[in-house]
Amino acid sequence: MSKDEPIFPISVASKLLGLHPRTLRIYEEEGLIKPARIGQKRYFSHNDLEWIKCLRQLIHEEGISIPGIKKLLTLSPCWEIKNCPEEVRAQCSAYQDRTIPCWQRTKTACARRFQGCQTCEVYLRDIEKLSESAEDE
DNA sequence: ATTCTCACA
DNA sequence: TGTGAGTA
Repeated sequence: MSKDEPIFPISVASKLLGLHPRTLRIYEEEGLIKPARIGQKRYFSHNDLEWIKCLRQLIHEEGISIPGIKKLLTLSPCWEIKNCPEEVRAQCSAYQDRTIPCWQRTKTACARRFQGCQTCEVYLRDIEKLSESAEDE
């Protein structure tokens, strides 16, 4: 039972997260999440849920806007956040093609960003960089 | 029974 | 964000 297996339909995912299904769809539209698609239906993996929890924390407790989060993630690519060694970066499609932010990818090594919420700490740390160097949007 | 998209209170 | 309409 891999943490990446898309097994939760939007109904149970939204219930587990205490969010309106609409909210999840909006997050997807914004490109913050990439639930698997089987036909037209969305399926969320355990990792998706963890990542969404991170988003909720950023949005509510930290008051970061959706655009702000997108900017944050664009400014802090996952290989930097995770301090990926060169060997890993070399085979990471997101690193090879920097034009597409890694958070818009799922089928790469970057997907590991979704594993566990320790990443939240890193993002929270990056928020400080954001506030001092960038201006809001 | 469920989910999807779209439009709007 | 939440709801309802009309589908598939």
